[in-house]
Amino acid sequence: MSVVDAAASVFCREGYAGANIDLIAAEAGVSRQTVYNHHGDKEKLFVAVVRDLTERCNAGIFATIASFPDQPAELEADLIAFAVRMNRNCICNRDGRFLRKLIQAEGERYPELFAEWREQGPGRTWSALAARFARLAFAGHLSIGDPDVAARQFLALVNAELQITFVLGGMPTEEEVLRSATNGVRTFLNAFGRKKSPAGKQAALVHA
Amino acid sequence: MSVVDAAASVFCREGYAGANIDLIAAEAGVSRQTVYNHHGDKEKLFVAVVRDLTERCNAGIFATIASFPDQPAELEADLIAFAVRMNRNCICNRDGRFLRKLIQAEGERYPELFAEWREQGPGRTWSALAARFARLAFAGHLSIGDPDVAARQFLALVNAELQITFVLGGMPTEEEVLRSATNGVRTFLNAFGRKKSPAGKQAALVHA
DNA sequence: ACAAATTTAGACAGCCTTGTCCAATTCGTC
DNA sequence: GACGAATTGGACAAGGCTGTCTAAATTTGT
Repeated sequence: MSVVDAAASVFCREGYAGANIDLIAAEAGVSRQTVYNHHGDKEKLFVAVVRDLTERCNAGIFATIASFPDQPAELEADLIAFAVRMNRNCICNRDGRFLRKLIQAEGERYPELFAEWREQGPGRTWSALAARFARLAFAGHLSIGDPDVAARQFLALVNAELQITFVLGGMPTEEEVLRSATNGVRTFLNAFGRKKSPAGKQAALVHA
Repeated sequence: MSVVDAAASVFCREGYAGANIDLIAAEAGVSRQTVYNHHGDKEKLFVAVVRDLTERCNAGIFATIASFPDQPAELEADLIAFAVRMNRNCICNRDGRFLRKLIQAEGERYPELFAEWREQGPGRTWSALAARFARLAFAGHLSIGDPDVAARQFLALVNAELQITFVLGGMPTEEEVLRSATNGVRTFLNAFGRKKSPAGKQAALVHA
């Protein structure tokens, strides 16, 4: 494990103040001196960790958004699959959980560092996702008032059942991710979908 | 300011390891010795803080759920008002933000302490809220598959636009809370509401 | 195989924090 | 006003952590 990876792990587990360099060095399998040689001091190391996580998370998010279903064969199934990818590869994975925790714990202490993340991460994520939803609406697959609102609500819905796991820093199972995505997408389509068969208006939700 | 209140503030701002007793004592306007006299040591003080916050938050949440609109005159307006109360009095206020931050930062280090919170807080909250939604559905005001899923999705939707503020520990303005609640409730009712006038199927969302 | 660069272990000073002790002072109550 | 309880400020030891330094060992490039 690289030094930054070990540092990310320890900073997340112990908090900035509680993390000590000896532990990071041990976890990385190097000597303490090497940590100082590479990164100068604790604060610089922390900044390097956050930049690394931010970069990897953003890359993952945009790669996933690129797989958004523009010409959906099965809209519901495609959106569920997209939501699962988003959660699996961006929100619930190691980098996503670590970055979220570091932002929440230390965000107020490093405003400029996390402002940078906020602009390049969530800001652009929501825009990009909103554009995809607008395209679906334009093509007649959805009936959306404000694409930005729809994008935020989509993310909120497909994560609705995972919040309690996130708040404790846990990793939801594959099954929980799928269930939350399925229930979320069905509600999303009930609200924004073009009703194809007015008869089956309320599909039964996956059992909770 | 009482010692526990000052301690809550400092623990949240600096993290458990970064909080020092001198600062807490200064912020509370007492001497360090008094802090030790009252609470024994740092860990006991931390536990007292979390218990205090948990108790107050739960009380606020259940008081707010008691104001859920069972016989709604105007379903949309009543649900929006309820969502605003929930956010104002439970999620966004001082206690709510502090408790959330402490759980996220230190939850893994005190499993038993926060398991207690989880059972008595979110667990009971969701049950109680689901029961209220089930009652609305039974009375014919909503068309709901699984009340538990609906309750979680309701909370997710009315908070959808506040996530970014929460993640940075900020306090959303009254206007942001209202807008998020309005957009969330409208989408919720589009998905779960009994369509009264099939013509006006899509109410325009508040501008984002 | 050799030279340069990197890594390592350990010691070290300086600083901060926790928790205790104690004498002096203030406060609440009768 | 007087007495007991609580609070205060300060000193203190013990321990932990950061960041530096050095000499030896190891790796790397050629």
